[in-house]
Amino acid sequence: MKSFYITTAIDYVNGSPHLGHAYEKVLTDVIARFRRMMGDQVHFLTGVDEHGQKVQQSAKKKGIPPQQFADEVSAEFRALLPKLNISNDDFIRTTEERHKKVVGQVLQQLFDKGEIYKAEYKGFYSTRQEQFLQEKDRRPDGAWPEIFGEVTEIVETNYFFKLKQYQEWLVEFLTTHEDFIFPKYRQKQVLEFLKEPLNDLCVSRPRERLEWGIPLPFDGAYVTYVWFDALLNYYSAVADKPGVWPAAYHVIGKDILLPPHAVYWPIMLHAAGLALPGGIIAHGWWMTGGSKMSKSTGNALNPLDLVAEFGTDAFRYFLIREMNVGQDSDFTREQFLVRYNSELANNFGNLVNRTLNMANRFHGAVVPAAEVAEDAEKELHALWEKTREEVIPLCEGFQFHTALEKTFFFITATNAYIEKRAPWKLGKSTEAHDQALLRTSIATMAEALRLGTALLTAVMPATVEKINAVLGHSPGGNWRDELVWGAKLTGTKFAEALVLFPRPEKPKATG
RNA sequence: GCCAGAGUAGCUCAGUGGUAGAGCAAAGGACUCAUAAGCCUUUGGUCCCCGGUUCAAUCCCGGGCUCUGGCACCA
Repeated sequence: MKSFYITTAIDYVNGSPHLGHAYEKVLTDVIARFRRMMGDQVHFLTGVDEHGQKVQQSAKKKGIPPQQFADEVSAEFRALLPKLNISNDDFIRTTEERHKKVVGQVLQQLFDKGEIYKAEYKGFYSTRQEQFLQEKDRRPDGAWPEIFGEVTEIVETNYFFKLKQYQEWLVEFLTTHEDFIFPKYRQKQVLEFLKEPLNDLCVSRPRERLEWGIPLPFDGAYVTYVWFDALLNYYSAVADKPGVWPAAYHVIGKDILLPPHAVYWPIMLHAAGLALPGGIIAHGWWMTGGSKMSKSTGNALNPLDLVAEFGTDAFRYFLIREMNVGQDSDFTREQFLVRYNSELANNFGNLVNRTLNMANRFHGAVVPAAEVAEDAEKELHALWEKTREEVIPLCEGFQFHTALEKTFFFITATNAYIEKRAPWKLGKSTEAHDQALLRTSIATMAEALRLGTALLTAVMPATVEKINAVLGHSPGGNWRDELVWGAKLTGTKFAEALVLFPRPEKPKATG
């Protein structure tokens, strides 16, 4: 069985989760569920980043220890997962012993190999903001903005990782691994970036400036800073699990692709003698009215509010259907309602309900066997074969939005098939051929519904489970077998009715 | 400034060197199993602009305009 290890980025616990966090979890979960269905041995990791200056500062502001602050915010992120029906196998916090231990080991190993050295760093430092400033922080006239207060040039001794010497190696690696970064054009962006010389990476902060971090094993006066802490979670979480590393994919937001995931991370792994991941998936952002959704703008659309109002699966469906992985998309309540009403409620939910109803009304709720295959049936069979052959490669290539579109095209065609056969008319006829057609049409619509539903499993797992329950169907362990048009439902007994996606109340005129 | 992506129907987006496509929205129709759902039909487009290559360009090439994103120690 093929091992498939997939991760999300770890979320920084300096703010509450918003739509962007939710999306990344859902996207990764859909990939994880899809790979499980394809038979892979999946290990799915997510977690939180709890160290760093901002956590330390926020904790101080609230007058509580940083660990307590991290505990509180982490709990929020963790609580999000079951609400989104995320099937992660593990959840890592960078303050856990298992993580700190591995970070220490890797740092020590690189230090022993001479990959990390001590040097002086000279720069402009803002005491008020407790940070070094960059040239780009200057105002056009060369002065430092007011918020930095007094700025002085100071010299600080720190530890540096020899990033620069691996630049050529990384270019070579990316050139020979064209599919390392998805979408592809991002890989070009990285290679473009690598045309400029790299600097070595500062990996430490003196303890008097930053207490809240993992101490350097070879110098207790320092803690390691950001990337050697955060990025290594992917490895530290599975370091003691043989056969899991390397990761198949890291799913991240496009904002942390360059340079951390596309430059620091491959070089860190290479220098430490660890295998590189199969790839990096950089997804886009949810926008609202043309601006990025963030803490400040995103509060109007709390993902959990939509989950509470419309259900987890409708929310997951929208995120996956609307977003082309890698690109940005707009999120508005109006768009959500359009997809919810027209696709989930009218097209799909209604098909479930009417199928159950017709089986009940015209055949005692028991699914008959199909008896004839005329053009109407043959066309639907052919469309199914086509749909299945298209959807699987699309999912393998992370084109889930198109996969859902194709799936819904098949569901629409099933609705059209029903109209063509009109069982409610056949039911009034006593002719033998009409009766055979009636039984065939019920069997056909039931089988089509079962198959279309099976294609939605990764995106709407709970809904699929509910539908299978009312169809009296227990899917076998092999998903590919479930996708074969056959007679799996013949003889099963349907439940009476099921309204999956109730239409929302009309908004009140006063708003 | 440099690099990358994008510009196609009212909206969101597919797409191919040879008569422009889907979904939603809009209009009409026949039906009634169903969540006033579904189905059928129709309306709707200088394919950003200007040149070039070609028998033929929305697609290829050049130039321009507009929008978006990236440009390192910031999590």
